[in-house]
Amino acid sequence: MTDGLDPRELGTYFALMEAVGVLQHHVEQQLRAEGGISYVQFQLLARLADADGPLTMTQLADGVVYSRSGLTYQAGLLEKAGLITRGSFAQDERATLVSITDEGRALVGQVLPGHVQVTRRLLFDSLSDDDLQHLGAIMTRVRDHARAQPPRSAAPRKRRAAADAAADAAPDSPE
Amino acid sequence: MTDGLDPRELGTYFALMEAVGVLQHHVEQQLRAEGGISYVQFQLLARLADADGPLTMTQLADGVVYSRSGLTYQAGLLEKAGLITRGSFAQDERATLVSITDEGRALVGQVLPGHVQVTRRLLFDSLSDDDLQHLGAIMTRVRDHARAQPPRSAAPRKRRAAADAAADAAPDSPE
DNA sequence: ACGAAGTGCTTCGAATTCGAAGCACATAAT
DNA sequence: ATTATGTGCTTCGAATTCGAAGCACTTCGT
Repeated sequence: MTDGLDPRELGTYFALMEAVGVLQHHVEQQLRAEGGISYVQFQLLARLADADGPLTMTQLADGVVYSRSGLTYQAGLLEKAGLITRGSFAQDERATLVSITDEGRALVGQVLPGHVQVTRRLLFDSLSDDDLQHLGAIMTRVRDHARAQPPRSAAPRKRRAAADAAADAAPDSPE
Repeated sequence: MTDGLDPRELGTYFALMEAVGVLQHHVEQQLRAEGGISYVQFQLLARLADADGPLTMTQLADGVVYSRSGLTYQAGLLEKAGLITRGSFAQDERATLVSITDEGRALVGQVLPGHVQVTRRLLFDSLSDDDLQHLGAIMTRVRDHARAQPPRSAAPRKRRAAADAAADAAPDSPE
């Protein structure tokens, strides 16, 4: 079953993925309950609040969503909620400049203490000072390395998905 | 802006979340391309392949999806694709026992080498032996601690607070 | 034995995600 | 200048997620 990953690697991998999953889920709950926003929306607002001025859609999306359309969707929601504004960029008419509104800043401020509390309770409370140092160094390295990797398009011969083939063979579709 | 998290904590937190996000995205691409399955589906199949016998839906869901309905949906897809089977459990007629089929095992075997390759390229190649040790220890601790925290959706159903039950008994009570 | 409460799973609707295709503007090549 | 190619964003459809509500069976309390 492990086929190339020794048990230590396998355990580390699964623990990492699941720990982040649980953390994300808890964070999501807190943000929804206290601010009515998702984690993605929080990230976008936080980025804008941290930035010095407006950002383009692409800059804003970077590292938060993995499709452009996803950002368009979220920006639409945030704009409708009055948390951001979208304007054009004189230097490049294609681009859209996104700014955070005072309401947006206020919401971030309202939600942040609870957010910090959750991350503290679920993540930092389990970490010694040394752990924190190490984890920060490791994950920064991993992130930077992973982001530099090619977007994985060199997929070998694309086999037909098993689920699709089976769906054809089984005409008793529920919808 | 940081309001309770020092910059080191903040940087670690963001690096962690984003690194896992990127890793997950790459893994998803590989699994979709080489096996036609999602990461969630792979996790479910891997769990079943690792287990000694069939698992109940709840056991299978644990740590993979955060809602029971999510598992029902995925189990439906996997069953239709012939990768798992669902049967009843004589000891408890409510429960559903899920088993992996030979096809399911074959698919896991087909997909695993590429999966290992991606995790190696994106994660383990950036880690020294010491890093791996540390990361494993840290994330195992964080995961176990986080999983023990209250709001877990795949966990036992939320118990009604005594106050709620009392409100039911006296429906004309003011709020 | 009987009803209340709990547990396991499914159904349903709403929200969110992505990728592909499309549109508008920008830049490069000739 | 004109055309080709590239870039930024949006629209669209399909897939997947969750939570609430519901159904069926089980267990508990009396």
